[in-house]
Amino acid sequence: MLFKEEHISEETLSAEKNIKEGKKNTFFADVILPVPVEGRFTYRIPAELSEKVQEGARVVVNFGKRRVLTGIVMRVHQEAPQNRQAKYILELLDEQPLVNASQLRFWEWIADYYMCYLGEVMNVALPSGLKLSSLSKVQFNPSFVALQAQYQIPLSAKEQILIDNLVGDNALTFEQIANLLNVKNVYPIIKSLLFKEAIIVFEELKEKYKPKIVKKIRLTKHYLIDIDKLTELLDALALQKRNFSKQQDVILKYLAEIPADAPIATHQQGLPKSAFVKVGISESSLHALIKKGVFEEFEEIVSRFEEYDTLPLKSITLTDYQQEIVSQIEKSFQEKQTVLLHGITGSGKTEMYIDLINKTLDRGQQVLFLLPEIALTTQIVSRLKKVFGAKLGVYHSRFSDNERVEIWKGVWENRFPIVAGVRSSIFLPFNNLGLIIVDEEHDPSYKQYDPAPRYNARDTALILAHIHQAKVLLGSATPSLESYYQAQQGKYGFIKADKRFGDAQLPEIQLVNMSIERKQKTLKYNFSSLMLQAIEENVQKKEQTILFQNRRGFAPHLTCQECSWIPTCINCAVSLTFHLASNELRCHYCGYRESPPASCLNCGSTKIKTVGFGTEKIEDELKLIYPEIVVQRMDLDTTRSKYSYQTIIDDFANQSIDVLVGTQMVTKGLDFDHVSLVGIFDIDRLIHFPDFRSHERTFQLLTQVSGRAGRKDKKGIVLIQTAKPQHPLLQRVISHDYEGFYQDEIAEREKHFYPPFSRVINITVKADEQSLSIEAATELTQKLKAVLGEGRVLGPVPALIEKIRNQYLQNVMIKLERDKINLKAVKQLIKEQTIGLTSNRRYKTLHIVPDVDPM
DNA sequence: AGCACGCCGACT
DNA sequence: GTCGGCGTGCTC
Repeated sequence: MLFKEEHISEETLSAEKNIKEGKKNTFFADVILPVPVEGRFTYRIPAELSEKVQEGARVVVNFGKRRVLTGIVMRVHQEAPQNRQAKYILELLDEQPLVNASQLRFWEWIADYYMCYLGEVMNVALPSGLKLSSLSKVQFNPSFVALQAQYQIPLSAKEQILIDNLVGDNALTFEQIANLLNVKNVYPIIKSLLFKEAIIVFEELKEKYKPKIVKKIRLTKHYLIDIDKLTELLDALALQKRNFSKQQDVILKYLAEIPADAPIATHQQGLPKSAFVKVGISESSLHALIKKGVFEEFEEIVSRFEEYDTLPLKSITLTDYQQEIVSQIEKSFQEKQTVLLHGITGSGKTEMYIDLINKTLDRGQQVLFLLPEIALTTQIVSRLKKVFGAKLGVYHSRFSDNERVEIWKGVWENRFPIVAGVRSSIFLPFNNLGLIIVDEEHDPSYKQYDPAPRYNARDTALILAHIHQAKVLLGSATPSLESYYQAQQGKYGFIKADKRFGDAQLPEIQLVNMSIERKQKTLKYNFSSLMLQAIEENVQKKEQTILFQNRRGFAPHLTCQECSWIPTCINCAVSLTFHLASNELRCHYCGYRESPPASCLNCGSTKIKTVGFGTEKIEDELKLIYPEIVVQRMDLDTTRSKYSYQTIIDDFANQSIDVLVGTQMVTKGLDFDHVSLVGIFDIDRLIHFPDFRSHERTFQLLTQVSGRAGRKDKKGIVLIQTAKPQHPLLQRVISHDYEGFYQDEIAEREKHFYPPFSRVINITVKADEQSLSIEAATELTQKLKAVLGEGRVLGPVPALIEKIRNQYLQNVMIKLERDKINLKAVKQLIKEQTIGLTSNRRYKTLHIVPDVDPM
């Protein structure tokens, strides 16, 4: 059992009543299981558990013949399922619910809105440490020896090998057996041996979560009541020569940590064994004293997050301006559930958030602070830590399962009234949320793309807040078109903070005309002369530079100069990216790798060159041009290990790096005091990306990166290399004109009936063969047009990457009016049509994946 | 999604 | 003849 909170549901009460009245009732539980199957599954509650099973508790059940799964009880009732026998619940894992009633409502809403199964929601919502893993294991059947002697049952060679390996209580998992026998499918062998009664199959359940345990030692009672005895012992040890000096060391170390005159309570807390081992004392000398009855060993469950608890807390002071903004937000909250804060970079949004968080906590309510994935490892969290200390729980994908379970527990017990987390932290067991902050609300990482549920944490936060009657603050320097539109329509409150903290100036953004530089041949590799000059001057001034190129690797393609052949991925319809450091070609979609070819595989020519450039090439070229400059790259490839990201950031912050070259990673949540130049490459590709949001993305990205330049008194400079400096979007960027950009873009969206004017549902048809995917998608489109109306259905079109992991993808887009449309009914129609399609024999095997509000 | 069952080809 | 391929159907 994980949690102690008292919770008695009505069902439990009525069960107790029934028992008192001597009624015999059979109870059933509707259980959510982590499987992509429609509906809930009804299990019978064994009599001995009938009082204990509560809604929201985890149970272990059999599902199908083999499988053992962890499920969540949704409802307890007495309605026996009609046309089938309910299986029994095997085990109850929580005496108190793990998931509360508002969470279950929330899960149902998500499954409904995003067109997925409840089990899929359960899968993302629960940290996997809370799910049991079931392992089928195989054991030798001892009575087989007698059977074998009597009937001489024949065994195949493989069966014999397996039996030989099982003797002597050696249970094996199915996977181990597969490896041992070198077969893919172990079931036939298992089945045959089961039939011959040679083996027994059993399920081993494992609770994955393990509390962190520290082994400690403390004085035994004998010494505790009279600590002077310890000094006596020390003297006695001193008299005896031989090896007792080691034991003296132990006692001395103990007294150094906990002086003899320390309070008894301190002595009782003891010392971790590791404290002794650290100073070179061996375990054996410790054990000698344990044997003597001086110390005793004990274990203590500790938090994995203890380290922060001891830091002194800081408080913050708002400037008058920030104070003013905060009161505007509060005033707006009186009328609106949701408020959009358009705060330019450097306006001190974090301080304002902190103030609002404090006020919510003072009211005894919880706060959820959502951040995009990468921003979470950065300064903003350490600032929050300094203010909120042990009250702050951080929920991040780099955390281990065990750590996530501890956050979950902490939220449940309200030890963490404030949580800063990534999108999946909306699933933590809050019971009294007062405020949700969605920072950088425009960030696409709030949307989960794969697997289902394809939810958007920003949008679902509004639902979560509604359930808790809480407020939502959306914050961004570059709000999404959707949110800004809602604010304009008066659906959201709207506050603008356009003064930078300490009156710091906005950076000066300049466009570098690459067409001209190319004509005049003033380019050096991918660097314009202006860019190089700026970098050089900046380094001389001992200032730092960030270079942004939104593409990792060295070059996005290789190509043969003779025949234009391009190496492509064997599983996906993309070219392979060349990585110099590892000297290999890699697919960024499926992870496939191969060595770069020495010669063209098409014509045999050895004239192979790279096309395009990524962060690795920028880094490489810059080092060639200026060998004395310290350049560091920050992208997915250099930040794979747990701490590498932090290391790079620390190195940059303490100025041991001059130039940081990176992808999106350098644009988010980073604040450095000495960056006065930002250089941006290859932006034209982004502007012309075939997606209706490409302009919005580009504007947001450029504004975000630019915000990294200049602090306080220093005005920063941003250089953007482009072949089209006259592009209206870039003009809006250089004049820091979000309003203007919004007006341009919203007009486009209205003209083409894109969100926020319409609602989009994208349907991807996946098949193993191209022709099949096209055929099925075409048929689906026709069916949908018939029920939804011609104009609302577009496509099918091949996905941007037509083949990924050997699956061919076709997209059908559905555009719906915002009002006067029954969304539920539309989704029902879509479901019916997809079911109708897959009932056709030809299309049985293909996958049809709906994505509501795609990004 | 798993996993079982069942019906086909290519091997000891 | 059997092993093991994957198409089909079901899971309370």
